[in-house]
Amino acid sequence: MSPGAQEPRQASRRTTVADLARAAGVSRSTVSLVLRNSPLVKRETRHRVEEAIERLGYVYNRSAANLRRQTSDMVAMVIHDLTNPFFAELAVGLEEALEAAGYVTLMANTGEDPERQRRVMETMREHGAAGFILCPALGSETRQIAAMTDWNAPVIQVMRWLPGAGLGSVAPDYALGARMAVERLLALGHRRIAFLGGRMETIVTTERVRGYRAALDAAGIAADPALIVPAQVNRGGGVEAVRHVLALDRAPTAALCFSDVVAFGALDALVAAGLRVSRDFSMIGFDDIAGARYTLPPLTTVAAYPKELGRRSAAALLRRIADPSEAPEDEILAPSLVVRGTCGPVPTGDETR
Amino acid sequence: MSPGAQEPRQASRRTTVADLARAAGVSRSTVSLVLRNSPLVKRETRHRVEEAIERLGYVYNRSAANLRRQTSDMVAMVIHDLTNPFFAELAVGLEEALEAAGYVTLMANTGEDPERQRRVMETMREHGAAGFILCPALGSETRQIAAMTDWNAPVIQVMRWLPGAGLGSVAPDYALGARMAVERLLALGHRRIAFLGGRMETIVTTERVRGYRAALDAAGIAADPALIVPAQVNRGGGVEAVRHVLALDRAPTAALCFSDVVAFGALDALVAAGLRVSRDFSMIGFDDIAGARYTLPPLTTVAAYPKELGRRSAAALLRRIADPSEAPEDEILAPSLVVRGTCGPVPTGDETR
DNA sequence: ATTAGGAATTGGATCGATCCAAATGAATGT
DNA sequence: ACATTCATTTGGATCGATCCAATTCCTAAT
Repeated sequence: MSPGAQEPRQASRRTTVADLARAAGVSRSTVSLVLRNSPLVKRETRHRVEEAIERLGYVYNRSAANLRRQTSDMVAMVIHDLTNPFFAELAVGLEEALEAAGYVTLMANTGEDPERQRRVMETMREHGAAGFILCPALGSETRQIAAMTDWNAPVIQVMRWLPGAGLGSVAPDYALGARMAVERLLALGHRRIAFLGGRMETIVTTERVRGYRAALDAAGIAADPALIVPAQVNRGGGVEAVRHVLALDRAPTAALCFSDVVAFGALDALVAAGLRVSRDFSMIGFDDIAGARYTLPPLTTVAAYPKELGRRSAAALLRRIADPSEAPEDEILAPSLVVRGTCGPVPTGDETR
Repeated sequence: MSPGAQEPRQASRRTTVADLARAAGVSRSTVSLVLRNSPLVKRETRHRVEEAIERLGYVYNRSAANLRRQTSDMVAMVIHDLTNPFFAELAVGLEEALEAAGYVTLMANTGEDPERQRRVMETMREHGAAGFILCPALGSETRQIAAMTDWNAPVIQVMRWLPGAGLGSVAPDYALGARMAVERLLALGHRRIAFLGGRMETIVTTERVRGYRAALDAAGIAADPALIVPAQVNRGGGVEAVRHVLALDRAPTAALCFSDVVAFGALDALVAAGLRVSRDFSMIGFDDIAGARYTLPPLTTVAAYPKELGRRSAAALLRRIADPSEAPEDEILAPSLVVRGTCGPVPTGDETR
């Protein structure tokens, strides 16, 4: 408020329970009971108060109520990259579930910056967030995140997690998803199968690679380290990774990509190299984001159901808020393989090369 | 807190300024001054208090402070579809700018549901949001949104706006963007140019169509209503719209799409129809989302800079919060045409058909 | 008419931090 | 020694709603 400025509308302070009490001819306590829908108030008194609320244009002050009641109806959602369509879906599912439960969502995007992450979480703590949904930024220190256990507010990690932080988590079974995908490729006769994209310093990548390896092991195939090609988690990374493996002495005939977005780039690069997807080279993505069904041919991929993940993590958090004595759990969701058009039998003459 | 549950850690209440005061041997007032970095406190006293803060693990209570100071450091962001990559970018730019200014972001996704929108905005009001960033859901009632003018908190509409709501807005100049795109197509010799996708009940569509028409008008070409083909704002809509116009007696040779996502589908449909993009048919998108540079060929499109829009709307809102007497403004950002590979000269023999 | 018992209502203290006017302390000048 | 000035510090009231124990109001029973 600048000193000279005139408030055009209402110079007066906001309407409070005291004003309502005066207007309805009851005490503040009674007004408060009405606001909280207590059955103790007589029907007629309730009506008088409600009429006053309407007439004075009263707005309930949740902060004041929360202060007195020593509660909070705010949940913090700290995500490292909301522009990733997968996380956007997750955020929407999360917010929806929280809203339905009567909570509001404090949101922050950290952009993979641990320092910013620390700062926003601290701020949200000062705001009295009842709980935290965290998708930790790369390079988060386990010690620092683990310290949140005595913040007196539960924390659920989604998608990514810090091993040994002692907090709960909700995530898809990455290893299982990767394994399912590779098994499908094996069943089609492929023997030289690449893993494209991802960063080995993230647990999401190592888990997917673990599943990839497990499937090969089970089939009695030795994983060729040259076929595991980390790359940026975007379209460009897919392009590069495909170029790289196609230049190999013994090029693969199929690939599991770290994510759908990587697969998009990988498909582009295959086409650019003159290969026919599914006939000459099989490809499987991961995530099943909205665009996956629109590639040419439509992308076979591992669905991870981001919206459902959001809902589950909300549910897990609310459980912990309701009963803080409950021990943190790691919830692991089974993914499923969505078969579309990017996989075919191994090209003839290729099985043996 | 369930009745039987034992608090394992600290059964005691949280640390307050009073505790700090006792521990540091000063008054609550002095502690408060330290917390707010007042220059009034003697260096040595400040150190004593800071030491107590550290030792007792004190956490500042922003809600209590805001209550007393009659201020708020929360801003509400109400968006109709966060899973749209364009809005996700916008949200990130917004949150980033708000965080930098010391605000936290209350987020809600309405999923195009005006009733949910009304509900969440009411809740955020009760939380004392200092201002609102609103991307109104389809079917929002102007009257209801306009009523927010006496909520005592500024509102900025982004991307979409309700004409005559009397609130501020920040949006790209859709008409100009469309006009620029069509002018480019005209310069390449195209005369039959379609507008594909969008919903005529949204202002975003009508504005883009307005620009499309203006460009044709200026070139002395009568807009053919048959070439304006509304369709769903997703990939499928693009597919349908292209199929529709290709079946026309006198098919167009070029098209401006409502959005990049629609253009993605449109490109798919062109390829499926055996047409070569740019040689046989020219295509321009709108938005310049991340995927636009990765189509084959890369999509020529109108860039609307969502992140910048987010930043600008944050700035506009903060200005209004700082000085509520300032009149609401409509900020219109100039878009720019990003020329990539989907446009070429009109196919020979086609100029005259 | 009186009273027990439940229904309905209430005043004052409280949550945690800040405001404000007033008090204290230290340092300077005469 | 005393007044004056400036630098620090402080107690009590306050923001808006809720808790709690206590009170008042009813109604039905004796």
